[in-house]
Order: sequence, then C-alpha cells, then structure tokens
Amino acid sequence: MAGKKQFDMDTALDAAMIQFWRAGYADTSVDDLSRATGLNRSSIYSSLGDKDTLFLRCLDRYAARYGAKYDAALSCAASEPLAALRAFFDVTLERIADPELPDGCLVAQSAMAIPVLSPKVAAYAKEALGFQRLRLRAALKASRLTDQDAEAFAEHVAAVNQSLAVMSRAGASPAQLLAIVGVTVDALSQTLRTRT
Amino acid sequence: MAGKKQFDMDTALDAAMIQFWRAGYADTSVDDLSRATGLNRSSIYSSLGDKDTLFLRCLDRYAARYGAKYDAALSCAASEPLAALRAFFDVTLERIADPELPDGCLVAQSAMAIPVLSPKVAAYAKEALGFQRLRLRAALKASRLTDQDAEAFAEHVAAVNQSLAVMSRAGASPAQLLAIVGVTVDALSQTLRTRT
DNA sequence: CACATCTTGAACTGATCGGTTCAGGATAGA
DNA sequence: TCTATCCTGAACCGATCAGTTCAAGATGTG
Repeated sequence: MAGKKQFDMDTALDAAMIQFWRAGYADTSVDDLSRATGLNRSSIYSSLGDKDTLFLRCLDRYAARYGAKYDAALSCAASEPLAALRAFFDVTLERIADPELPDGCLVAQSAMAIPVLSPKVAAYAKEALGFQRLRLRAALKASRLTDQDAEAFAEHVAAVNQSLAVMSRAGASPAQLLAIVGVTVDALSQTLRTRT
Repeated sequence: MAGKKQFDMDTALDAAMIQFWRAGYADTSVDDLSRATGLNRSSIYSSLGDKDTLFLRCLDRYAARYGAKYDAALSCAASEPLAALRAFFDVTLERIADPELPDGCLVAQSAMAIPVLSPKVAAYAKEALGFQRLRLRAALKASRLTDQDAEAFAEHVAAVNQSLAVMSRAGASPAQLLAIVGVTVDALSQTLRTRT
C-alpha cells in the first residue's frame, strides 16, 4: 500500500494528540504513538518527526483548536461579559463531557510536567497559558470592568479553567465542575453589578 | 558504617517525597531516589519498599503534613470564615513561596497522572482530593453560609487551590497567585455580606 | 575477641526506552 | 511494463528502567 500518501495526516495527528493528552509525555512511548496512529514506527519518524517534535506539533494543534473556540466564546464580551464568561467555561466543560476525548487538558498536563520537559516544550506550555491570560484580559477589559478588576479576573478565570482539568482527572462530576465555575461567574456578576 | 540505623528515616522520606513532588512518578527512577535520599539502591528496597510502595508513603506523608496545616487554618471558620479562607490559601501560597520546596502540589501532580498510575495510587490521590473537599465543606458549613453556598464554595475553593499548583509550575508570580485567590476571597466576602 | 546486625557497591536479569536502518511489498504515473 | 515513490515489518543499537542478589565492610553488643 503505497505510491502516494497512504494515511490522513490530520487523523494521525489527532490520534497522537489524544494519546499524549491521555497519558502525558513521559508515559507515552513511540510504540504507543504507533499503535494510536496506526502508523508504523518508521513512518512516525519519517513523517511526524521524533517524539519531542511530534509532541510540540500536538501541543500546537491543541492550542490552536481550542484557542479558536475560546476566542469565539469571548467574542461577545464587550456587550455581554457574563454570557461570554459562561461560554468560555462551556468550551472546557463540553470538552470534558465529550466521551471521545480524555479528561484533563493537554496544556495543564504539560505545565505540571515543566520541570522534566525539554526547554522548548516547557516554553511552549508557558506560552500557551500566557496566551490564554491575554485572551481573557482583552475580553474583560472590553467589558465594563475596571482595568484592575479585569486583570484580576483574567488571572482567576484562567486558573479556574485549569483547575477543571485537575478535578476532572480525579473523577469530579459535571455538577461539581459546574459548582466550581458557578462561584466565579457569580463573582463576575456581582462585580459588574456593583462597580459600574 | 552499620550496627544500628545508619540513616534518619524522616530525612530520607522527605527527600524521596520532594523528588516525586518535583519530577512526578513517571519521571522519577529508583536511581533518582537513591541519589535524593543518599541511600543505596539496595537499602531503598529493603527499608522503603519498591517504587510504588514508597510513592504511596510519600503521598501519605504529604497529605498528612499539609492536611494538618489546612485543618489548623480552617479551625477559626465558624467565627471568622473570611480569615479562615485566607489562612487556608496562605498554607498553599507559603508552600509555593518556600524556595526549599518544589512548585506545584504532589496531590495535583498525581491527580493529573491518574490514568497511568496504579489503581492503588490513583485511588489514594482521589481520596486526598475528596478529603480536602470534606475539610472545606465542614468548615464552611460551620460559618454563616447556607448549606448550598457552603457546598458550592467547598468545590470552588478546593479547585482554585489546585489551580495554584498548575499556575506556579508555569512560573506565575506571587502577585498573580494572589490575584487568583483574591477573587475567590472577595466572592466569599460578598456572599457572607449579602446572604446573612 | 566474636557475633549479630546493618549498609554498601556492584553485578545481574529481563524488559522497555528512543532512535535508526534496510530490504521488500504495494501502488501510482509514465 | 517500467520506474519512482511510499510504506511496512523487523531487526538492531546503546541506554535506561525496576527489581534482585550477594559478598564484603563497618559498627554495636555480648
């Protein structure tokens, strides 16, 4: 079976991404990736690069895919900040609820492993978290919040969003996850009401 | 050098705990533990057990040590709920600020790795998180909060506390961590003020 | 002194790791 | 049909993994 591309690159990258996402970098061997993608060990190295390179591509894929969803969710922040925040959390909650996808979050997973990751990967993980903060800061500053409140909420919301990864890994129920974000959403609601 | 115990068990366990804490289970080899504790490879197996057993002991040690601190912090929750919550977060923030200790949290680290940990260790990690929730629930119910609010805040605070582990691993500054918990503390303050 | 106890370093097993190489099969376009 | 291209399986490398074993050395107790 050869002559022209025998496999779908997107499908293979998705499979690799999900494998890393589920088991983490350290607990994913190249043989695991071979099984997950259906690609031969040799094909992985020739088409997808070595383990580190492939992991970086998966991290990038993950950040781009869900980054776009977070952006879309926050797009109405200026007019409807509360709805925007709810939509933001919904991106994460729906991802967690999807039985096709692992629990947790590839970025959070990688952030926790920073001390044992290669500098390049560690830097990318930090960058992804920083970008998430920027996204939230920009959206919240466009709302009626003061700059100070917007910055504090941006840090807080980014953190709470990552906490959902930890709690979902530990088997938290959808109701528990909703309670977690509920307090934050209420807090924003209060702040919007009192400091206008 | 022998005849009677040649090493201090507490010191050795602390060193092993910190090694697991910094690098995680998967990225800690028995040779790493040997180097960290100063104990011979053979001595580790004869005195501390195999890797899984030792990890469980370290997890238990960690949960007991900081569990006691969290309990102490929450002890004034009935009379001073807001101060109790601040003291609770301070336990984590001070641990993160301690240059002698790794960033992050051994429990959060383990929770993220649940899909690739042994069932026994995975169960213990879940248990530790559940216990933290119970601690918070009991403390908040003793305050002036309604049961519903207390339960929601218990979930939220436990999650935010874990989020500090993720963010500190990614290099968040003390100011950023303070902003994260500040929103939660303000939210509790508001709730205490409006729903008495 | 002699003995029991504890610890050490080193060697060893079998398995797995990341990464490379290569002969050969399968297919597409000419 | 011929050839260029792509992919496969399998073998191989050196390194590291967890875990075990053991002879030798060091110490405290009798």
